[in-house]
Amino acid sequence: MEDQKIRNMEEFSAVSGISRPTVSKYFNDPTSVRRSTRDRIEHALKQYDFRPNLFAINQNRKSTKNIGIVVPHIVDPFFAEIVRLIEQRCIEAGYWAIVLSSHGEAELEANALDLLRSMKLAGAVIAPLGERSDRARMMQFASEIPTVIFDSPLGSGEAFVGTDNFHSIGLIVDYLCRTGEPPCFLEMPAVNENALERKNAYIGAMERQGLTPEVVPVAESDWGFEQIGYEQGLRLLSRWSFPTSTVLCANDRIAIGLLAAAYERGLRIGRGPGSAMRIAGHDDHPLSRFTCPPLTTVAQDHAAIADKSVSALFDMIEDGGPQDRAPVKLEGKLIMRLSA
Amino acid sequence: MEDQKIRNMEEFSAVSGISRPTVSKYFNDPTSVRRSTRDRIEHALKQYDFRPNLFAINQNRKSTKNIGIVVPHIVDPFFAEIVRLIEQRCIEAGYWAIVLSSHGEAELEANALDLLRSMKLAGAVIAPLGERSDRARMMQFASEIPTVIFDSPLGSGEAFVGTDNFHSIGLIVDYLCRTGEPPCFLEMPAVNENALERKNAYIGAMERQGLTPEVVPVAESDWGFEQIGYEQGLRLLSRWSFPTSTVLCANDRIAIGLLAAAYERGLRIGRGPGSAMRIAGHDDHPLSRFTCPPLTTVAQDHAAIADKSVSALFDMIEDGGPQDRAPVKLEGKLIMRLSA
DNA sequence: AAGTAAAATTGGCGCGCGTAAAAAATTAGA
DNA sequence: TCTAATTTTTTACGCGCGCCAATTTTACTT
Repeated sequence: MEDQKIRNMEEFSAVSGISRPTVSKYFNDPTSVRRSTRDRIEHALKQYDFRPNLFAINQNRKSTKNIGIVVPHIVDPFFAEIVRLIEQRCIEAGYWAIVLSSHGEAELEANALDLLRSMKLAGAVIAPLGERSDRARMMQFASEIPTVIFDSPLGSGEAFVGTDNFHSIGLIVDYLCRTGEPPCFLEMPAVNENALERKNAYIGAMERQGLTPEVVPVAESDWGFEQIGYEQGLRLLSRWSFPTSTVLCANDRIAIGLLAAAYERGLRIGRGPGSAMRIAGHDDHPLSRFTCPPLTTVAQDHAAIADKSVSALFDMIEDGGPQDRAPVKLEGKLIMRLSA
Repeated sequence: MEDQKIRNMEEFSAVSGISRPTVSKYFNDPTSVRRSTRDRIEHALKQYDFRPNLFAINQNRKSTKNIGIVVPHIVDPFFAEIVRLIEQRCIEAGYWAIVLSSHGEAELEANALDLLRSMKLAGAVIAPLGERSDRARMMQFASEIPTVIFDSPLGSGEAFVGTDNFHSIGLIVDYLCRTGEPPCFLEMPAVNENALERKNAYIGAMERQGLTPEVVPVAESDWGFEQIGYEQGLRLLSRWSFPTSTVLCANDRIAIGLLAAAYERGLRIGRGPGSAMRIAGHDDHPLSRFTCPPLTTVAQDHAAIADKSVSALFDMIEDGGPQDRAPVKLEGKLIMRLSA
């Protein structure tokens, strides 16, 4: 490694003995140059370790290689995992992913969109904040830049990838009815479309079986799901006012909170004979197999969501711009553990 | 909102009636222009919603406003939370944060460093992967760009912010000894300096009390901590070979796994009279208050880590480049819950 | 050996904006 | 009202690289 600093591609092309346009060509696609020149460049690269300036690259490219990713909460393991997978797919395809989190705030989401708009993106993958999202703004964004929405749909017409709540909730409702007392439904705050859809899916599934649905409503509207499940649990358990002893939670994080409350009240959870109640969730949160007892839930197929989102996006990019696509609804998988 | 598209600052300056250099000045600092011209610009901004191209900005600026953040695992809630806080501080200070995760792989960490090097960063905040990190490369990086290391130290001499493991482990060892049987120590995989330091801190704290330390070793070397704690727990509990009935885990994620194993074995955990064992952790993981029972642990002060890291970084940036600084070691806080 | 296709070079424009210097305009102070 | 200080405009260069057209070199055919 020489100590001489290479300041730009010009200088690098000088020391490598290859012309600048060819060097540029190499960095865009190493296989696009002849083997011998590629070797010479890579040999020089070992001596001088030069990297093209990212900003200059992206300023000039016709089609940039940047994918924007926006999620409501990067702190939520579900989104963290999906982002990780999407990022991976993008990198494999030679793209660079810019990850932005709304941190639950509509203003930050809007900022994120503005920021991305100023970056000449090749495309974007977005999980909307939900109710509080600036829908019009997001639709506008999606009309300018190839965009795939995931997790929670925006409205209709946009490219969407997500879990089929009617299917997945149906799965677990059926399972719970088959194996014991029919479940009541502890809903999640109405932060997005999923919240509403899962509730409706529950109601539909119960009615299909000729049973009366029992929804336990929540008043909160924030993303502190564990806390909400916990408080709700304590409140209801203190005077046992759950409609039934089987509780289906709208997601695993709610269920984790409820489990904590039940534990605190000394209730035995599970499907065994000596148990006081059954608790089930939805999502297959990374920690749901380590709860006490391990949580019965429906797994969202993280990898599939990431795969389908990215491939849908690449399709759009190749077809040259935004366009309508049929929504992709993935089927969840029942994960039977001990809590229900 | 007019439908006319503004393609660049030139066009925007035309429609706003302000010269381009002044508009440029405005975007760098809105307060740097006269009130009346600021109003005119902002008025035009409402009609045409133009944003300067991010790449062009950063290509030309003398000192860019970009901060790089690199963490071993964005999926780990601890890092996710810290990243969120650091990001927030940066944005408040008018900087933009680029977040990159190594996803546990040394190669990705090296890639991340290379990427950041090509971005003329103002500075970087990095939590190293640990043992597997390319130390030399990272030191090299830190010598070129103002860099603060957090969570796990690299070597010595670098600007570092982290928890004082000797203090925090001391706190909880003392507490556990004071309130019951002295703890054994379920170590974490030796992925970084923290792992070693916490073990040594435990040994030191025990010896200070004239007690013999009992370390339960782990063979694994990956980041799947819950799984490791769980498997280790099952293995040891199946023939009760924990040295004592009080187990201090090197971190909360290990403890969460151990709690799951103990639950599976039907053991009652807690400090109450009818309990079979006590389990404690370290970090105050976001879910540790929702475990069964809630986990006694030592809280790392997330906000303080973020604050100190960012302010140390800004100091370095203002002082013009990398330089040696005394490491900042923060004191943890004992969080007494029910598990120990 | 000549002929042809592929690859590399030369030379040069342009991206969108930062920034500097000098000139012009505006404001504030006396 | 005049001068000085502040702000804005004009003009122009440069950042580092993508990309293009024309030309020259290289590699492969027959």
